[in-house]
Amino acid sequence: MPTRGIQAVRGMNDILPDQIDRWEFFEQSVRDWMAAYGYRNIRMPIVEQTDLFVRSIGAVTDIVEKEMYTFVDHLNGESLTLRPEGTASCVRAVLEHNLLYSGPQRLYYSGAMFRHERPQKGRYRQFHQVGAEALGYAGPDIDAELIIMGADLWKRLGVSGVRLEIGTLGSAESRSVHRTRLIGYLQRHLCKLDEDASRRLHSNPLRILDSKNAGMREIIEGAPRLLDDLDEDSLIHFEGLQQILREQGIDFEINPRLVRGLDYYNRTVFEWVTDKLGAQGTVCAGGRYDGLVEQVGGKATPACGFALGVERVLALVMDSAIPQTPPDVYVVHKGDVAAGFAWKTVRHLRDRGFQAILHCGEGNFKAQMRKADASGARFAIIIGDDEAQAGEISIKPLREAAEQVRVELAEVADLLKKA
RNA sequence: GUGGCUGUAGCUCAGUGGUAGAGUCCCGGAUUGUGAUUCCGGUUGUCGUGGGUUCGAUCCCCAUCAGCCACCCCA
Repeated sequence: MPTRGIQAVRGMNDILPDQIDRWEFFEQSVRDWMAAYGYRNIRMPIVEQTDLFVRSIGAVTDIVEKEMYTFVDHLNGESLTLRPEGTASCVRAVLEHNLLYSGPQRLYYSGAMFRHERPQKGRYRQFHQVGAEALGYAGPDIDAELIIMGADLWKRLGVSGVRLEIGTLGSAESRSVHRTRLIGYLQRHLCKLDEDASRRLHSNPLRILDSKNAGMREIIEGAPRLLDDLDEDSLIHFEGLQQILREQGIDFEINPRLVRGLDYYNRTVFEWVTDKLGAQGTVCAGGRYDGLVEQVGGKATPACGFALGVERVLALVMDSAIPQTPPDVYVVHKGDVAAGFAWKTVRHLRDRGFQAILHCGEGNFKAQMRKADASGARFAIIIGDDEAQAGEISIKPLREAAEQVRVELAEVADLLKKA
């Protein structure tokens, strides 16, 4: 890819016309899908005050520490950040406009997010997420609903091979107790920790238990278990979720090591994962965040949500699932009188709901027909001066073996509808 | 942020220390008004960028940028 001059910022991609059918199919599917569950769209700004993310995601997370696009607005000195995720903005907007005043809210958003990471398959610096947030719901039924929605989306998109993992982090209190116990345990075995583990001791101690290093096996096996520190209510909540999933025929595995990179999660966490995307296996992930609303400045409100990575999901959608949208006709013409009639023809057809491309620019009929073919149109409409003078057009099928016919303009729409 | 691989025509790629080629695409013609097939002809390029070695670098060296893959982390 030789490039000179200005190029796109690293990890930020153009989505070209050849890719757009895929995106639009996905976007339409998402709208239908969300509407089917009563989730309403909300659109937040792409930029927020930096503090919103620091407070909600957690000051010592990787996202906040080294991945945020943060800059100072030199016109007024404010520290602003390109959103690295949507939940914080969504909660902020809900509070700012008192949406919870009229009861619980089912909301969804979609759009670009930004994280300064090394680009890789399924991971970009500007990427897109669709997120759903259910605010004001305390029970496991809403957790189940959000999970069931995922299963439904895979069906709608014709995506297969995505599997569900669920887990629970317990209440914020029990999670914090466990974290302290775990760090204490690990510190007593500090000399046996590898470099990775020492680094993660305070930033992400739960992740240490996932280490592939065989030398740490012994320490990991002797570590305190999250399950032992879980509070009773969280266990009941988790059981309730599992029961609904089983009743509704949703397959899942319990992964006691499911860890969230964002601090605000508690109780239920879940992930939809695939092995078709290399190292970036997580396609959709979410969980409960009962403390976040209060943390951002609202009244204590239970909540649950998920976010899915659009680029990752799109990579799993098969070409055959994507509806094509070729134009109906491509109008070729030659001569001044014909050109005038060609303009009239395309307007006539567009007014009746057809997609019609008018050939513009030079070209003999041969060249124009090549364009007609390349456009993917089902029919070429051919207008020479003699057709134009007769008020007729010639219509030639390009995708099937059928004869070219010559008809009056008034008959074309009916003819196309029948074809 | 760390490591490995890669960067030659719009696209997919070959190639050589003496300033480059194939397929495809595109354009024209065979068919003075008819595509996709066939045949004929033609345009394609600061060989990613900057520097160094050399009489001479697309090739060797260094740096840099970008892409891919993995780590880290995450959607």
